[in-house]
Amino acid sequence: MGQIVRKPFKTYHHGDLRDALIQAALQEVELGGPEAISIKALAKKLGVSQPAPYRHFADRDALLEAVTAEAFRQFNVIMREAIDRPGMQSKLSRFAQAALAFGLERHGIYRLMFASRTMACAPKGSELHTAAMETLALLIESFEAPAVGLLRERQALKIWAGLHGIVMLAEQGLLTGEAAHISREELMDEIVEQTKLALTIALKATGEKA
Amino acid sequence: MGQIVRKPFKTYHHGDLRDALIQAALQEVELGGPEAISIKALAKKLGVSQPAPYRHFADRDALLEAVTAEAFRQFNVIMREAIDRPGMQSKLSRFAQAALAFGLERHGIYRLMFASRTMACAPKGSELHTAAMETLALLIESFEAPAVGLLRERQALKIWAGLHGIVMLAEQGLLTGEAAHISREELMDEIVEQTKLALTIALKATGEKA
DNA sequence: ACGATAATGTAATATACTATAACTTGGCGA
DNA sequence: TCGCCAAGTTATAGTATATTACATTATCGT
Repeated sequence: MGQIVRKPFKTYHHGDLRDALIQAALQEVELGGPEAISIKALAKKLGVSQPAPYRHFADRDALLEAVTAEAFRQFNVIMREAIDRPGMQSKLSRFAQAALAFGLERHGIYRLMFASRTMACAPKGSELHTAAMETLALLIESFEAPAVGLLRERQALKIWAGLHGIVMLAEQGLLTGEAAHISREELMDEIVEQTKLALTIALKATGEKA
Repeated sequence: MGQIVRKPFKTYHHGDLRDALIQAALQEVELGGPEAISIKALAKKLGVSQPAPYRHFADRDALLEAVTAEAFRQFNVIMREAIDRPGMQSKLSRFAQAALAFGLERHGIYRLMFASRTMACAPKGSELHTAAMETLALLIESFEAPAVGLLRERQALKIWAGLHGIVMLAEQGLLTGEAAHISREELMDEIVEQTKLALTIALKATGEKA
């Protein structure tokens, strides 16, 4: 792979160890999930001493937080492409399917983003929390419905929740059994459709009142 | 607390170290999540030497698996009570609300059950996987609708997915922002209701065909 | 009762990871 | 060019997992 970005002549300073650590960590997470990240192993992989990473991150958790933020940024780029790409289906459906695919294919990273302690600890204004809220904003944007604010947002959360549930349950083998025949993509689409319907009904209800 | 169950006179053998480990581990998980489990710390807490637990569990993962299975059994008992308890709402709604409450209040244990690597590694016939499938069976049972097999199961999965998503997103602070006003319980109920509706519609469609 | 044996504990130790402390290197500005 | 400072280094402490070899108790057949 030669992922190690160092000058051919061994220099004392790495050059951009901070970013190299994040990229290498992302690779590890992709394979083994959040718990696969080891400062020691990363240092070795990048050809620096074990304590070197501590120049850039206070501790393992700080590294994880930075890695998670980077993962969210990459995820957001992919979702943005899915929304903007022209296609038969609705933006919302494209968003949902793209996110589902990401969650299943790159599940190690997905778990870091949505099922690790890291996010739960991220304070509200942090780089990480901001990146995550940006994802939600994209989802809401993909809702091509009258902008009724809170009502639309509520539906978006339902879809996000369902999406997350499918990814996690699928990966845990809990979508098997007698339900094995049901494809995850179909299930996701059903959730999207039924939520759209719920929005329509809710809009009609408020419309009648007005 | 005196959780340590040992005879007053120090005996060489603990008595039931295996079960004591599981119970003590559950306590730890409740507070700090799956990563809080430490073989060494548990051994110390129970007054045995560090290697003693290895007589009962091959490694840390094996302990985690046993703890998770026990957690599922406890969870299933609670869900069973929720279903059987008489009440105004439907069985399905009671199930959903009880599960939501469990996920939010005892989130450490919930994460062990639904957001850790442990479940993903559990083979299909294992004690753990079986206990988890039992939960799904309870959910499906709580669906008081014509037993149309796969169709009903499909709706159950949607609800489970939504439930899981709400719990995780809430705990990660991703249900905040402008959506902060939306209560998690309301959101859960909306998912239950819209899914019931989806089932009704699907049943009508197949009915018309027949 | 009793002695073999399995079950279950202990002590000692190897290995791996996190993290800190004290020192070294090399680029850059005054 | 000289000294400062960011970013490395080596050395080391502390903690956790896990294995090995040994010790103790419980159990069960005779």
